Amino acid sequence: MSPPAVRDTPNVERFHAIIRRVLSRGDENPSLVIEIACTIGAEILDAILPPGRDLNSVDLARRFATSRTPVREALVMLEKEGLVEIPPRRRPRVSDHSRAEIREIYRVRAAMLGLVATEASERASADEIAELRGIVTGMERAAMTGDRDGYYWGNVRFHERFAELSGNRTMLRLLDSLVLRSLRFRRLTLSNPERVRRSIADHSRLVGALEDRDPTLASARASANVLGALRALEAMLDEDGRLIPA
Amino acid sequence: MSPPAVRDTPNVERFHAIIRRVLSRGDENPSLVIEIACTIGAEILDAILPPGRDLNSVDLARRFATSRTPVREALVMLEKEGLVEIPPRRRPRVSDHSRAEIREIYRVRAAMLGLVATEASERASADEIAELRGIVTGMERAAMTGDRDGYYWGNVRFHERFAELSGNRTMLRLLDSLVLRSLRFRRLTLSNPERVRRSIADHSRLVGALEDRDPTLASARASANVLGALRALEAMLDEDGRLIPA
DNA sequence: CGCCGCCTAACTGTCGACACAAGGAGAAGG
DNA sequence: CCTTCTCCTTGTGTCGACAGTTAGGCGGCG
Repeated sequence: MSPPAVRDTPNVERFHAIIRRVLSRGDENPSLVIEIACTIGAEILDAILPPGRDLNSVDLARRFATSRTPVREALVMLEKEGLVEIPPRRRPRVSDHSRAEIREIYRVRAAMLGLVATEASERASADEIAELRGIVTGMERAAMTGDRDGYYWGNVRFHERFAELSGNRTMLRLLDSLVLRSLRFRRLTLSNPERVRRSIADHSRLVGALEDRDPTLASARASANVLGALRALEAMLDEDGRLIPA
Repeated sequence: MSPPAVRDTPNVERFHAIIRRVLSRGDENPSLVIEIACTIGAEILDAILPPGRDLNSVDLARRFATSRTPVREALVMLEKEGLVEIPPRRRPRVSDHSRAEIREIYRVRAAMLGLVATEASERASADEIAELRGIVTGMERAAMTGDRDGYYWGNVRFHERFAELSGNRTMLRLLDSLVLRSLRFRRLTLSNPERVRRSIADHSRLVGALEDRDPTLASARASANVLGALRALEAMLDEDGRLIPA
């Protein structure tokens, strides 16, 4: 039941698992549509399918050896999650986000994580907080040894666990949905060692506020955390959301 | 282009318009699927289709004189908006919300409206704030003359306008989605005159904070507003989210 | 040489059909 | 009289087909 070791799992598979959680809300649902959606979605997150890439249902149906019906449904699902655009009567394509949209996503996420922190600092058990502390420690270790993927997935895992602490499943679902939209970009900030150091410090302080059971402080730190990531990201993107060649 | 007078438009049509806005993100999309989804969704919100009601695609296809394919897609859309449940290999049905879920929805909404208020008190023009003030005045008038529908739709309109003020389209979309989930219940609190009076006062104070350009106060009031509505609602529902016969 | 409109190939939205699954009625048994 | 098994109806998930629409190459025209 325990997740496989970080470095043994390829990224696509990890993305696959995350999307599956978002799309099939809890129930173990080995549906063909979900499977197709997860596979395509994971490839989008992993940048195997770049923004703008054509996703016509004929090719995809051939690829998955099914008819177009399940493919279409999968694409509709991914559209709802913001990974795909389906203009009427035109070919679906991998979606793109402008810088403004990215800012919006991060701001909403900041507000919601503030609420999570408030509720978590009242509800979370000592064990759960200790687990968060452990994840942060792991992130520090990964950062020091230059293990970027380790750091990245530690970060993802931290936020997964943290969001669960609110005990609010509606919020969890919305946050997961926002995460899907931002996951493609988070990786970018990894190349900035200064940013990574600050991020780890922020995470550590957030856990500290939880340990002190201080809702106000925890909320402020959770928000500041996300907004810091946004600032780092904005410094790397032009108006269209494209990477500025440093 | 101005919306038709409140009392001339039946509720189903108004619900229809709201759902259409949520489902077809902005683009004028006269799609068959969207049309079916809006019609079914509006009937769910208007309680013509009660929670648990069978939504099998054969009957619906007959009713809309189409095949099952577009009906299925419409149901999938409504499931994403929380109005419909589609258990695998079983008949879709109108979804039900437990009291716990309702609480979750309102709490998330409260947090997000707090952010909206913060951004709105910095970005909104005087005209936009004046419009909100006008809507509140209309709500007062409706409440005094016992015009429940007038008050209800004034309330809805207030939150629509207010949410737009954040200038954050991602947030607007999420809020709309949450509104769809709560719209079925909001009506319940209308029967409590004391609650209506308090709600109007809260709305008025929120607009006051915007007029004063006080982000902190506006944020707190926007959240308190929603949480007040939640308290009123919880007093009327049992654990399963069913109405307590007063 | 570049622009515009036509023409074809390819794709989308929708349809009816089919195999398999679920649920209820009725028979068989306790 | 209630439970369990079986059969049959009804509905789901998926498929291949078809009409209508779109993209973009090709030739005609300026």
